[in-house]
Amino acid sequence: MVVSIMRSYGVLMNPFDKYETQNIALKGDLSILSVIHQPEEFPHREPQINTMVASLSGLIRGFSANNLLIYGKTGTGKTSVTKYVTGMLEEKVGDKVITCYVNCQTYDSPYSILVNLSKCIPGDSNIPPSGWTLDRIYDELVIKIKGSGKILILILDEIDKLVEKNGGDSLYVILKLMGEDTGAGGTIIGITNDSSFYERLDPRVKSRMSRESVMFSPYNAEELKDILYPRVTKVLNPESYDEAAISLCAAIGAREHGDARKAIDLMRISIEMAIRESSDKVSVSHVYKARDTLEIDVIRETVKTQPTHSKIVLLSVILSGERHPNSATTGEVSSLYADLCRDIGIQPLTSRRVSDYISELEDFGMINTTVKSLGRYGRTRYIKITGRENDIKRFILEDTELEPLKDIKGTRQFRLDENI
DNA sequence: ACTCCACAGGAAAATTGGGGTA
DNA sequence: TACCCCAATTTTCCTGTGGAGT
Repeated sequence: MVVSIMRSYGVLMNPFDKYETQNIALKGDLSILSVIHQPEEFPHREPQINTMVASLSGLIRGFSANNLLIYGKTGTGKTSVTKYVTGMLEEKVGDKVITCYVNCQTYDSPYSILVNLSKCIPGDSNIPPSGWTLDRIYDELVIKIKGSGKILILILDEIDKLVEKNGGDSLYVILKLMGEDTGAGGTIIGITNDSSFYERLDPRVKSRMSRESVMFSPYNAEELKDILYPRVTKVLNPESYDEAAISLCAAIGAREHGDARKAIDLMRISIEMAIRESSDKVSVSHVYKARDTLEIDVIRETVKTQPTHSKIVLLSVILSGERHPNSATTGEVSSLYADLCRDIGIQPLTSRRVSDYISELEDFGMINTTVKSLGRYGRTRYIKITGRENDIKRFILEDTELEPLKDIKGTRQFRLDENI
């Protein structure tokens, strides 16, 4: 790089010059390339938008609309498009419509959803975060909704989480509230990435949830490029990026089940990377580096948000793996976990719970497990960390509660050994 | 063919903790 | 303050199971 500058100017330069001359000039705010950014256009999503608009069109004439189910993998634009469509509807009909967006991963009990719903409706909202009976909140809400005289649209993002949790009871309560028989009325837009969601519903819930659905198919690499280009050109001048970098972001996003979010994040981090390195343009190598940091960020976030016990279980998996590569079993992890808990003076959970934590960690993609039968020696899960164990360990030990464990090694003698 | 290990994982009971009411 | 209600979490109890050893 420096060599090329020397060539072009024909002089030896001050080493600081490169920081002065080569920064990529940002045309626009980099947040255009972030998840928070709500775009005004949705390439390759016209059919979905049209279906949704048609489905909700009754509302502009004052009729109620059917409930709507939206399917699609992460990063296929479900949430953005839904917010866009409801936003447009609000623009059209003014404050006759209230939209309430609830992410069911965060708010997964009927209680918390109802509380959120209540907050969306204008008027006093003095429902405490817990304590009231569901019936009481329910009645209060019905009165509130009726009183407001508005049409309610409830967007339930990751609606499948409601069903997993308690067999659809939460969903039933909400459907009942939004149903016409209470007089409250309203439309529910459910968003899910689980294509079998509808099939798994309880019959009484099924009957209330109409079958009207919109599919968001994964983006392919070409489509992702069409999504990236308008955003990138708002941020960068043409001379500040390699076309190949965009193609690579699109390709990686496409490989990750057509994930636009991933592609966009990747592009943003690549740009940040290039700026930090004071390169003159964003290139493929920045994208590769960005992919790496992105991966680590995801891991850090996942680890950080785990409850303490889950972190200790994860640490036990890593330490077991260090002792016996490829052969950490549930039993081994459990007793190691119990030891670690005692080391730092907290009451260990039962192995049944640890077993559940192991399953949860697998869902998070932190570990892989395979059930194996060893005949006479029982049946157990073999547990393996999916990779980057050193990073994971580091993130686990960032928890101040677990600091006393920072020097622990897999080779340490554990009480487990005494029983063998 | 039968036993029996070391769990998996479902169901139900028990505990915990926020909040209300008398 | 004592006690009740409720939801969420955890424990307890349980049945099921693939295959090495006998």
